[in-house]
Amino acid sequence: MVLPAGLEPQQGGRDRDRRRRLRRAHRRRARRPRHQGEAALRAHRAGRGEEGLREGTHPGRHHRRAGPPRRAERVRRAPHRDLLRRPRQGRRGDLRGGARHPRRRRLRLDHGPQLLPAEEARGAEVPRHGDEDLLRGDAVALSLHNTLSGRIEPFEPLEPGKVGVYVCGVTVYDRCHVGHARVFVAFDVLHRWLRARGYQVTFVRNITDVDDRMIERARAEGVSVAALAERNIAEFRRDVAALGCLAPAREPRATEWIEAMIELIRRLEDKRLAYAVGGDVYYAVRGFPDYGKLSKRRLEDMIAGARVEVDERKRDPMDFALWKSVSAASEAAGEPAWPSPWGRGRPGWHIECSAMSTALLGQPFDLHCGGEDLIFPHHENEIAQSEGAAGKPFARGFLHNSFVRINEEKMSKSLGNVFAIRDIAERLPAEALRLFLISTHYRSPMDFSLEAVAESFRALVRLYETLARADARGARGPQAAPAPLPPTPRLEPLVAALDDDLNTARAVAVLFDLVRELNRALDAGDVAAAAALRRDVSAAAAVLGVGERRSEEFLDAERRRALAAAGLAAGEVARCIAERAAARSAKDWKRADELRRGLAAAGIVLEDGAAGTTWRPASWGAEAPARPGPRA
RNA sequence: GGCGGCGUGGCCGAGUGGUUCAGGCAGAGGUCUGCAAAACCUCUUACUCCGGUUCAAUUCCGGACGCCGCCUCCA
Repeated sequence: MVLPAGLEPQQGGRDRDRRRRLRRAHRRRARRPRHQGEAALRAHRAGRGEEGLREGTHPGRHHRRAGPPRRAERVRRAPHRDLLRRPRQGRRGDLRGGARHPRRRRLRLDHGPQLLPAEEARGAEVPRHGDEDLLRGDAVALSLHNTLSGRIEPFEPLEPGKVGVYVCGVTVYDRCHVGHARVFVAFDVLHRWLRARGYQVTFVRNITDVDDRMIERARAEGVSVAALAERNIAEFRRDVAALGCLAPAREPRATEWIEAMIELIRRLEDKRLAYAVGGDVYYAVRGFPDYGKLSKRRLEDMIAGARVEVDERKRDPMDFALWKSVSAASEAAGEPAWPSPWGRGRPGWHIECSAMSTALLGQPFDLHCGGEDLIFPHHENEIAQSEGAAGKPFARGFLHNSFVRINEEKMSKSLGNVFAIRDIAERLPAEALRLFLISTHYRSPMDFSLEAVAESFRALVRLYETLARADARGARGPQAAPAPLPPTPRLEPLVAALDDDLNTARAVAVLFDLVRELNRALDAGDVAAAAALRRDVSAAAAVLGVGERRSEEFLDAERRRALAAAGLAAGEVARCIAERAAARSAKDWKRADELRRGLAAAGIVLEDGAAGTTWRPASWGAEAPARPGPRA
């Protein structure tokens, strides 16, 4: 990375040296006797009266005391936290290193062949995030982890200022569960961030409305495949909307693109990459030398360890179906079928995404996204199909999110440990689920529990209460995030976090840093500062897709939920508050406290503010809702 | 067997070759308040283990142990 002259992070040379010397001195004093023998260690502990300390504790712990000043002392010396601090990672030179975590594995930006960040390469036509001051010294552009390379790479769209994104959506044979929610939310953050970054985004998320499972389920329920699809699509739409996901530009359904799929299969036949056996058509993986490049497997390894049933009619065990024949009898029994050059049948699963993504976004397009279980075989096969047919790359980058687990086990329908989004949303706002999902990086596995979502809910309440406070003081800000995001120094850490492979966990931390800052300004009565902070909080929250509802509306809804749970009417609470107000003005504290205690017993907490008394549920979401239990 | 990932404080979860510091939740003390609540301030200093590299390792390298995912429909 090349920095404009004069923009290198400045460090006073002499100052730095002094600090280094001090640090070394601290370090020496705090030196841990790492290689001391057991006897020496015991003697050391005995000398400090620490003989009875925990077994198996690393000796180093006990020597920390001699180390750098404890936090209390340090803070006294430097009481002001610096919100504008530049994340360490963004500093020049610090991009090196860190290969232990794959998330940190990145292209070295600070030397070697010059890799211009995409925006710099594009020049000024694309809105920058801010002036030189805002982003100086940082990795200027968005970087994303690409499964193809296995690395974090600077993102550069094929066409300046425009991005095409395709997300493998859902098969609508059942309601969506929390695992699906993670996909929706993870790539909705991508969608929002690309927009905030000033890109014109074409976001496509498909719906698979025909496949084996749908046929099975429809038969089991005694409904048509189409009816099953309609019902679950409606549910799906409710769920994604509740999760605060932006609407995609296109939402293609497999059944509406059969022609394109047939056309693609014909082209594969022409290239001898597909062969028909009876009414079925298979893809010949041996004909595609790059097969395995995404999942990084060799054909030989796969076959050696394969648990696949060998179909006699396949030329190679790894060949997969492009088109499946449907018999007249099955069709009569309700199995969907379309005419094709190979007879009546339906498309295989992988072909639909190849056909729809390239039809809507072109080939190649920018980003292809989905859950990590789609790496193989789904996305591998899509590559084989699209690249085999067109002889050019399929997609530039592949993004995959990690799983949601329950008790450290994958949440999946085959394991029967699935929580439907709707089950959660009936007990807590779906927005709390969203905050929960983005509080972990999208490529780390996360453990799901209702308690954890309830915890996120309390954090969400903190956000909304702060916004409500600000609004009440006339520091109201815009609800939606403007795109591109305005250049505000305070948002710089947020930009850095999201630019770093969508590090939402860090971004959430920045959001709550700002929340605290805003509360501080409100406490101090600094309306001007509060108004500015309110805007930043809104912008940060909106980029993450939380805090976008009107704060009072959100809090009212939760109050109503609490009242319903307690079996109280709003009028009763209001009457109590009025009676207590009278008692208070008469300085009848005994009566006032009595009334407060009465409401507290019902789970209602009163808050006496400057503008009168308000109430809130005693513990926003503190009681974890009853477990809905795994769905069968 | 092949490929990939993970192990951080009471819990969740970022991050890092030395620096003042993630953040949330929970708990404790304080400020404020008639009493509270909320908010703010402070505290509860952690990186699985064993080696190596280094002046310095939770961070880099090697190994061990434990856990998870994909290779079969799966987000």
